[in-house]
Amino acid sequence: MPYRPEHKQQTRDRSIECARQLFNRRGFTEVSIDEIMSAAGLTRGGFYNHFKTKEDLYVETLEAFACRNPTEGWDDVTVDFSVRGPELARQMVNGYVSRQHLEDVEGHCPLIALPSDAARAGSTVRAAYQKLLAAMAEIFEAKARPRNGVTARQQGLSIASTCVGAMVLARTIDDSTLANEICDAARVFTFDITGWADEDGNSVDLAHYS
Amino acid sequence: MPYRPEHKQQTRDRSIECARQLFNRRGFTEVSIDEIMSAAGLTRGGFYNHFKTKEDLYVETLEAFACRNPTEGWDDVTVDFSVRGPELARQMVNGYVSRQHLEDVEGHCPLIALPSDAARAGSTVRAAYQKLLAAMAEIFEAKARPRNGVTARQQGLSIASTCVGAMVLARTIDDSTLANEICDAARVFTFDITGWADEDGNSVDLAHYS
DNA sequence: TGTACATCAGTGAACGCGCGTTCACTGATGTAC
DNA sequence: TGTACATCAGTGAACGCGCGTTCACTGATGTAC
Repeated sequence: MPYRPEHKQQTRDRSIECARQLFNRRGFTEVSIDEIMSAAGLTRGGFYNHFKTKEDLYVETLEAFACRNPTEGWDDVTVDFSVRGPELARQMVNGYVSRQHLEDVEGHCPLIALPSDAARAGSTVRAAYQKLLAAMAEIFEAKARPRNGVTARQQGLSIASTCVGAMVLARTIDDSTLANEICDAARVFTFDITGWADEDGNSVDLAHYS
Repeated sequence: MPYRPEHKQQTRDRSIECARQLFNRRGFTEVSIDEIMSAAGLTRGGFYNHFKTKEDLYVETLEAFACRNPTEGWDDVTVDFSVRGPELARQMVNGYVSRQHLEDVEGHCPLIALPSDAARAGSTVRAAYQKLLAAMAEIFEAKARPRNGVTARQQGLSIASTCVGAMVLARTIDDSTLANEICDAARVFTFDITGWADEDGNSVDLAHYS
């Protein structure tokens, strides 16, 4: 048994992480296997020791992301899953629709990083994408209160749509003033509807995001 | 002067329309110039009589779309721009976040069809993308009433985010039940907040979308 | 009305290039003795 | 402890392919006479 068993796993994990960052920045088709393996400190040929195809690697990057703390790296505030009440959902929105997340292109959530690529990829990719969305919507749903016939689930799904939509739009346009305005609007809008910001007696502190 | 002056223009318009549909369905990189020209009834070589590069053609498809009736083809209801009050905005949401729009992949609004491609394209593409978003948000803004410190503009931008986000998510996942649930939720959610559905005495008629 | 002609939209072979994938190999490693 | 060896992660040349783009050409068209 040459090499430690964990050696191959480490190489594999490193390739996945490099691929995720490169895909996020430049898109699935535009990044070559050469570039991914170089970034991981290897050469082209080794790729097929670890992955069946390029698309297989893409699925791995989605699944690797889904296993991380959902707001890790996007905000100074670390999401504390032990918090009860709407605080978790509030932190999620603040972290997700934040300037830090917007600027951290390599760290973007896959829901906003590659929606076109995912939509046209195979069913494995789309299944991983759906899993991630479901996890996000459930966090919101759990903290939403039904109102005027709009169920908690409908609110959870809609808030996920608002967050994803705001980030997709903000990342695409050049005008950073408008991009920030979109993010700010989405947070204020969401917090006003849900009342999440008021729960601890504070309103949304926009100073953090200006 | 061989050929009528409008002859070249017609060929050009036909190429743009074919390209738009193909890009929507399969993405910018994945569609070849060969395919576009074949779809338009021409051959490869003629492309450069009309467009400077492939990306130049993509800009044209965005601009061509922006000139159309924004909900044409997405709903049985044609948007009537002479309507006053929130009816225009309500029709926009109903048309945009509808099953017809979701299923009409080739007719998808570019904001949801190619967000990843647009984000990584040149500044001309992104400018056309922003123009389209601004037009959409302004329709919503004009019909929104400020509430609890959330300005009409913030509501306009957020509702655009919700509509775009819901469609981006719905089109990507395989599970059509969940996709429809996302669309339904986004409409109910938006109408509840804005009161647009109640303005004429009717609540949202979900029967049309089930 | 009929014909010769100039124009230029459209053709299709060819080019260069980079990609995903394959494969015979190399050499660093942990193990057996 | 030291050495020979089997393993397999990693190498890099090579392959086939399809793409965007170029270019010398062709032939359908409207016009001039």
